[in-house]
Amino acid sequence: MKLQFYPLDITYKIVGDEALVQLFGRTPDGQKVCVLDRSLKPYLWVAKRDGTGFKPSELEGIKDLEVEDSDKRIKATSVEEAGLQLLGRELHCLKLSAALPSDIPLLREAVEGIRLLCLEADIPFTRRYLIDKRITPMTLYQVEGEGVRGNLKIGCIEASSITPVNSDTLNEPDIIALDIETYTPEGEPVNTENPILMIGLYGKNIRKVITWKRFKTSAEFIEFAEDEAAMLIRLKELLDELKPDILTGYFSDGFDLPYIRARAEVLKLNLDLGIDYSRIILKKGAVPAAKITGMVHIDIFRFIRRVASGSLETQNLDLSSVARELLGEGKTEADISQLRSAWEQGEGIEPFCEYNLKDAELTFRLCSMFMPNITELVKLLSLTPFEVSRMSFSQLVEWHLISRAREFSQLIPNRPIYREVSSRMGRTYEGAFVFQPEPGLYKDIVVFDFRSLYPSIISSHNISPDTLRCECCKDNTVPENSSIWFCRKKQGFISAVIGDVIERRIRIKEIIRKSGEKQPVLDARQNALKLLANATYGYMGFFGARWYCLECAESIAAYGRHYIQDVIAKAQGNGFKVRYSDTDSTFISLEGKTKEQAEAFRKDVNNTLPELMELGYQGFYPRGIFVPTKGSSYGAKKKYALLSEGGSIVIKGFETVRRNLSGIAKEVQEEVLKLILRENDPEAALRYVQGVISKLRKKQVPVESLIIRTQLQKEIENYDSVTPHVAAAIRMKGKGISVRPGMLIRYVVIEGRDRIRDRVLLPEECRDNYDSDYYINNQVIPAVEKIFEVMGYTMDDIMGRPSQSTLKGFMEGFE
DNA sequence: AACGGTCGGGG
DNA sequence: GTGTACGACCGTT
Repeated sequence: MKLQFYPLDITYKIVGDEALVQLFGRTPDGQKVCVLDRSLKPYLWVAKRDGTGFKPSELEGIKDLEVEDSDKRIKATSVEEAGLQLLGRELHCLKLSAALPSDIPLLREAVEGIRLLCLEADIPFTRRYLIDKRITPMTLYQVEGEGVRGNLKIGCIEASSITPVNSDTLNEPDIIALDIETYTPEGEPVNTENPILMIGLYGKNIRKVITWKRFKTSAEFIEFAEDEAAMLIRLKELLDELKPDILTGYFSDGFDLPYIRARAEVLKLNLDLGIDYSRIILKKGAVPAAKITGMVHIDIFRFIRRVASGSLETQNLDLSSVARELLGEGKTEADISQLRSAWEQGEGIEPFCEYNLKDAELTFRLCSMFMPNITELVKLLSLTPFEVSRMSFSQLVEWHLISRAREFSQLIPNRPIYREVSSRMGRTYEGAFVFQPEPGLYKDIVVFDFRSLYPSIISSHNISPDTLRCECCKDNTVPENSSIWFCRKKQGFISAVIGDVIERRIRIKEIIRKSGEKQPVLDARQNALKLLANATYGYMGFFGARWYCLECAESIAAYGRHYIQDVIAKAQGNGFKVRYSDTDSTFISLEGKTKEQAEAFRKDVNNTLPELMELGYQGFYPRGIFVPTKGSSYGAKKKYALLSEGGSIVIKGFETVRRNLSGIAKEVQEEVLKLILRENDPEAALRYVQGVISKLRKKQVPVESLIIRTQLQKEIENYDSVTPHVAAAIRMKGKGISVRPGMLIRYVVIEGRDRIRDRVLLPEECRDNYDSDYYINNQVIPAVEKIFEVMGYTMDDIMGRPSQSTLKGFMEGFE
């Protein structure tokens, strides 16, 4: 028989004396299928330490190598010769195949026991299968084979061939999000004792909350079960019936799925959610993960934290904060700590059902939002969405390299041993160049930046562990270091792969640009490529990397400094004034020259650069301000504000986003920057601040603007000193509000002569007895002091005190 | 400052 | 499962 399917997940099991791979997937019309394949045999590579070929006697010795394992003897089932490269060295290799994946670590031990190099013995079998067989999950394959009984919930076919159909991708997988609420006593819920009270499910075809305390309701999304056990059985029925491609949750690796599994055990339920009738599998190790065979479980929190958190504003990655930022919508207002008493009283449960469903909905929407990115990474790495969605940047880069290694005849280097990791951790090198700005207000600033600086350097200069210190190009040394050089003749592995990534990304961006409209799938694709390209530099300097190469990382940074400093020198030589520069960007003020002249300068620079490198135009800013650092007159690095041509203010490094600054301080800082940059009116800014100070004194500022937010890091009892936010937490507890670590504590400082901690009130307790002087001196003034210093104003000027110095003629010179 | 330990997310 | 994290932030010395 024949069929077409998109593989989604993979496992293997031992049948007789061989490994049987099970590929789980779905057909284009949504039927679930399992495809069996027994054609891949586990293997590893052996080489002599000097890389030379094996003599006949040595070959015999390896063929006869046997390992005793409890009751059986293990030996290689076949031996083949091949020539491969390891980090630039040619090695004559032997491929030793074995019957079972678990034989491989044993063979490795034996091989290393006779002092031979052993490679690729630590590649998990299912990953090896996907990469070696070139089976890319989520893309379409044609299978030919025989229908067999597989003891599964779905049909099964033993494949004689699996061939790609085209590049058709499963772009809209069927996703269901799951969220549970538990009975939570003081502290944390304990899964052996506290029951699950409700389960929310949200997908295209399901919006449901199952719970087991009956109450009167007209809400159609609520379904009642007899008890907790019946609720879990109902969950299984629904998942069996709906068979989603993807099951998602928020921190479901660490909470929801382990909890469901534990409850099923306590209740002695056979909760066989897996397509092979297996239960939820908890993967042990440093990072626990929960797997349901045949159903792709994605803990979207983990993907967001590892891959997207860097580009998020919010520091907190709880569902509410992330959803608010990405979806513009927070959780349903409900104090979940009150669920327990509502449950006990059997009253007021419905709002918690709504809350539960909302959480599932937000999780569903987040997963849907990131699915294109996950899919693109799946296609680039040729691994399953389950695995890709749980990988850190360094793992993504590494598995991308692994998936392309054989194409370049490269052996995969072994993971570093502990001793090696320790020694790597101690090695540092010089990073990027940051130009110390002169504090001041400047006009007509043009910002240029290198497009993908580090990736383009890696590609242009052929920086790769296998091109380092070749015999042929000793003169091709890197900037500032005559002991490091890279080959000009032989293409390096990593530099080739990254060059490919850059070129593919350029092509995709070109297609998007030409289409003139939004292309979400192509955009996810170029984003995935950008992520891999940008993470490669960090990967080579990362102590745990297989392709670790500190000289590479060091050289990339050195070339980066070289190129940016070259731009700075040329700009100065051309009569521009360089105001600031950081890593890959340069801020120059026109100094009477025109934008066209700046553009001509940029073109000149580009004519001198290697092909893939490009100095881009980032923007023009009519005004910009650089402030001094605390306690010195030097300009602060990475802290400035710019006025864009459109009139918006771009703020970098200022406190406006810090949450432990009150709203009034943030507001004042932003407004002052606006008045100075947009209105070009520092005196108005001064008057504005003086007005706010006066309002604070007259208690005309609403309490809402005075709230200071600090996160409670641990249990109250565990703090040795009572800081203001701890004092506030104690007050909350005293009022019966449950307080737990991680909560954002909100408080206001009131008048008095005591220590601050004794003058803390909760926002709702405070009317107008707040401490004006505290807010003036500790919040508002520090937020704007440095900005005014640039304008030539002193503290006295801000406070409206008779002053020794006035405006220093700064503005006259500026205009 | 250097070091070592814990935490994150969930309820 | 042919393997497994990691960086930020805390408190202590």
